[in-house]
Amino acid sequence: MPKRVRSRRRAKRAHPVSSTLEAVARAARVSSATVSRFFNSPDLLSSRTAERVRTAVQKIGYVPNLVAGALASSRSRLIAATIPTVSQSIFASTIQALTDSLADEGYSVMLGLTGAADENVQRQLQSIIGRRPDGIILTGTMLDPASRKQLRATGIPTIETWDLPKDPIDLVVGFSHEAVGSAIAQRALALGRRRALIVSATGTRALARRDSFARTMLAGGAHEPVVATFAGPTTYGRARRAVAMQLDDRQQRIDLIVCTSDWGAHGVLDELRQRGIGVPDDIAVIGFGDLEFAADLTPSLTTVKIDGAVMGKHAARFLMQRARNQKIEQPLVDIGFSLIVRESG
Amino acid sequence: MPKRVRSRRRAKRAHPVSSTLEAVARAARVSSATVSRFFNSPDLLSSRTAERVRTAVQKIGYVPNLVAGALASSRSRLIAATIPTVSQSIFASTIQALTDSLADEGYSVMLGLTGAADENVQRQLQSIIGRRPDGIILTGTMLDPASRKQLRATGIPTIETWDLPKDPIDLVVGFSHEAVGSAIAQRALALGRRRALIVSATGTRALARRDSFARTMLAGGAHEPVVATFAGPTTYGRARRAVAMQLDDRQQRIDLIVCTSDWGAHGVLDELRQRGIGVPDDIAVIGFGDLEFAADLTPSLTTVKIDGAVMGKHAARFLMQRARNQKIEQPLVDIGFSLIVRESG
DNA sequence: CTGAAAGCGCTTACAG
DNA sequence: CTGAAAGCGCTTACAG
Repeated sequence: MPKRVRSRRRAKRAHPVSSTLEAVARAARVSSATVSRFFNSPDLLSSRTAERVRTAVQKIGYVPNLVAGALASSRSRLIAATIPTVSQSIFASTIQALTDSLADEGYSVMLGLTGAADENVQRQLQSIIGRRPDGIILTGTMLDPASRKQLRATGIPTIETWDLPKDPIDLVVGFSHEAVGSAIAQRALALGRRRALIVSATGTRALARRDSFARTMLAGGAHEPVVATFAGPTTYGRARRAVAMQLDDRQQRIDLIVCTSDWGAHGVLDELRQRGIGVPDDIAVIGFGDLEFAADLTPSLTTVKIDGAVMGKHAARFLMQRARNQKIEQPLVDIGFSLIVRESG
Repeated sequence: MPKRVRSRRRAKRAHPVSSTLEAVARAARVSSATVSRFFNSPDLLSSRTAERVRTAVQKIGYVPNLVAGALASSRSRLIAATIPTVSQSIFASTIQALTDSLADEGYSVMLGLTGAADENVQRQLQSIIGRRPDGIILTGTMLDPASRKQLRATGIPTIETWDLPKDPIDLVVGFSHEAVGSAIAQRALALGRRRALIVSATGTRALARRDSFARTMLAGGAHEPVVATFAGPTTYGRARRAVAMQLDDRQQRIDLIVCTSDWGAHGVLDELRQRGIGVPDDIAVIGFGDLEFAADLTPSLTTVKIDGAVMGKHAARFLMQRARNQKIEQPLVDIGFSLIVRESG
């Protein structure tokens, strides 16, 4: 009679267990260590052994449990990325490039949507840290000092993107919004425009561009720009209505409209056209983002191009360097931007 | 002299270990089971004990390791969602709603970008299953039969969205693209339009709408629609150029342009305006999506509204029901759609 | 209400 | 090149 082993009953899995390393090992008549090596360091195995394992894996349809692997190895192969929103997001290309680059290395990306309101940053941060990701990508920067401190304390590689914070948490891949604002103003001044309206969202970075634009205009001898600011992203409709209101309201002439997004600029162009206002003759229009449609608009849109994909790739590279314990010489990358001059301004 | 305990050296963690349950337990002078209960079933604890644990957690700054928790409990609190792309994505609202709903329940969403090419579905599926998520959200459906089979075999709750597959993998939240195509055609016929151009992407669902539209038009006595199809999403620029080519090419008159996305319809409107073609008098235009700008265009855009957020919420509900082992009476939800009639058609 | 302890499915330092 | 076994940090059935 076989010895009765006391075996604890555990709750049934919510879903059927796919098989384990152990099962594959039995089928291949090797140890589970060998099966593990088959997946993680295949060149340690003789080709005969590898072949046997491969066969067993295939027969069983085994898919390694990365959760267990992460716990055992302290490497989750998970990257957490936070973006404000997925809709109409100028950050999409960064996430896309990041995801693509990392997929090749076996990493997955977990997306955290921070939303407009920053109320639940703290909770969200907990749920990110709780997953013990191998890296954290922030869009913009995390402003709450307590959160910054906690992040730094975890030691998880953290990359702030789309900005150049003065006191970085860790790594940075971004560009200067101040420089963008001032570049736009310089273009405006070169065109001889002195009466600007700037249509801006209230995000930190949009405001940085707005203020720098205004400063440079003033310094260049232009009038103080009129400002139309509203909460939330600069959408086609919001910008269009904001401009309509301004044009209805004001007696003062305007010869330039700067928008904190191409979507907004698009709405502005349509509003101006409907009012029979010539672009750029009466009013020049400059956007931000160089989105897909910018070149195809009538008139084509002068705007600022940000290479979001390049940011994503730099971020992925940083992460891989950290994963390999390589020293990072230059922990801050400024990818710059380019002013794309087209018909509208 | 203390007994020398043989302790195995393990590789150093890539990043500093945040503290463990055990450390909190020591600080609070309770067992680690109690600390675990503090987080997972707080009402099992006396308020005195809970208070002591709370203090210790705070002092230490402890954040539970969800990876270890997932392994021990077989519940990852992770939901995997796949979408073709994050840029210009009509699916964004679904993901947003899904993420928001699930965050409240402590779930995180892992995003898989499938891209246009379906080459690496298999690899992607492995990396999803490997994480042992508590649910999988597919945008559209997974076409590869082997993948469908594997998915079903895992027993992980799987939700196909944005479509109504005939032979679902598991759960479904979507609507009928055939019905959309035919509803658009009915509107066109009611307007007396008989010579349609349809600008379509090559995605499965866009094609389903396109074909159903064509069928209904024919059945209604209209001419066979002219078709302009191109790979990739229907962007402003692509649709605009496609229409420009058609209008240059053809002698035959067209009195309606149907677009598989509002972005495309937007491009079409601009192209028609530039050519001095009246909308809807000369040519009516109908889009798809009812995106943010549709109502604000000039003329405002007639289009089909899909409530992506409702889909996301249904999906979240399904997932929670499965998590609680509740029976799901109706595993397929058709959320329908609405034709929004505005000026353009 | 609380604790001791087995077990989740892997990885990897050690030893051969 | 391969295996035995400790350990990753939790959860939870059992026993009180």
